[in-house]
Amino acid sequence: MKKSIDKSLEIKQVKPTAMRQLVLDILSKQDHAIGLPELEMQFAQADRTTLYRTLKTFVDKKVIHSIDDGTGTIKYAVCTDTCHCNPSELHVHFYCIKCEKTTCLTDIPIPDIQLPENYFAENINMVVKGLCNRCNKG
Amino acid sequence: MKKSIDKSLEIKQVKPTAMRQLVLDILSKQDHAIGLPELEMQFAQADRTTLYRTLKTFVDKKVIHSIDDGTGTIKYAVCTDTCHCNPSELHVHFYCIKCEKTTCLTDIPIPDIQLPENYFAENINMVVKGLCNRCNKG
DNA sequence: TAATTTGTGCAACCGGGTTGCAAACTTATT
DNA sequence: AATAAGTTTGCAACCCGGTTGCACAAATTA
Ligand SMILES: [Mn+2]
Ligand SMILES: [Mn+2]
Ligand SMILES: [Zn+2]
Ligand SMILES: [Zn+2]
Repeated sequence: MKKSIDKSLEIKQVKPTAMRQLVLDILSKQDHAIGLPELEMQFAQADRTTLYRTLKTFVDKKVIHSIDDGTGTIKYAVCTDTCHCNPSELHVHFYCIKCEKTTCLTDIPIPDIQLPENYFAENINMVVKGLCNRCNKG
Repeated sequence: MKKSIDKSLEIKQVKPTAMRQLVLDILSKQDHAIGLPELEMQFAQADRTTLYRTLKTFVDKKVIHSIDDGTGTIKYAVCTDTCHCNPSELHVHFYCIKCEKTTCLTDIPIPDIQLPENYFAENINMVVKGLCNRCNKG
């Protein structure tokens, strides 16, 4: 039986190299979105460029999606197997100013916006900044 | 009669130095949001740090608001005299992938989001990426 | 096998943002 | 007016995430 990691890569048509399996495995185990520097730290020694290009390939092939949370470091989180990253599929993201974690609010779709005449939307980024449920106590 | 620039600064309690008047004047005349590098270019010669700190002061005192449009360069646009940058006052921003201009959709408020239990929203950034009305022809 | 394509590793670079520090300027105190 | 304290500005240097060029390795194709 094939691992789910490999299945994901197969579905999205990405060749399952050792590096890619490793990176996707790490990303899959996260409870929050992580950036390149944080990913780098999860390896004893790894080349930034390779990780960078792995992430880029993953984004291109929609294995993962990128999140600009306003911290200056782009975060990444795995997509569902069926995701095509269309505007209608996108969800809201949350950045906690206390624990500094960025999370996918996968259950909260980005609301429809009525743009002015002749505007065309290709992509939408919506990030709510504040306190997450764990940090908003007391 | 006092210039409107000075009046704005007075309202937001920022001392109207020559530099600040100059910067706010430039920002006021823009039809789109600009970043530090673009602001820098509008001066024959100007120190990046001073402009940087001027922008920072303006953001702190809510003379202007910052926009993370995902390009890697933070953009800035003037606030209204009455703006306090509360989540309820925020509007949607638009980044055109063709003309590469970031604009305030001041008439489009950011829609209310029903966050999960115990989450607290302090700020919201919503950027639509696509083609603006001028570029979306033909 | 040989030729071609794809992936990886290293080094160097880019650019926006940021900090430390000293000089210039402004405001308050004597 | 003279002095002291606070604020603003300018220069230089730095930080760091991201990105590119290039050579080598690995996999794929002919
Ligand atoms: Mn997400
Ligand atoms: Mn705006
Ligand atoms: Zn938190
Ligand atoms: Zn445009």
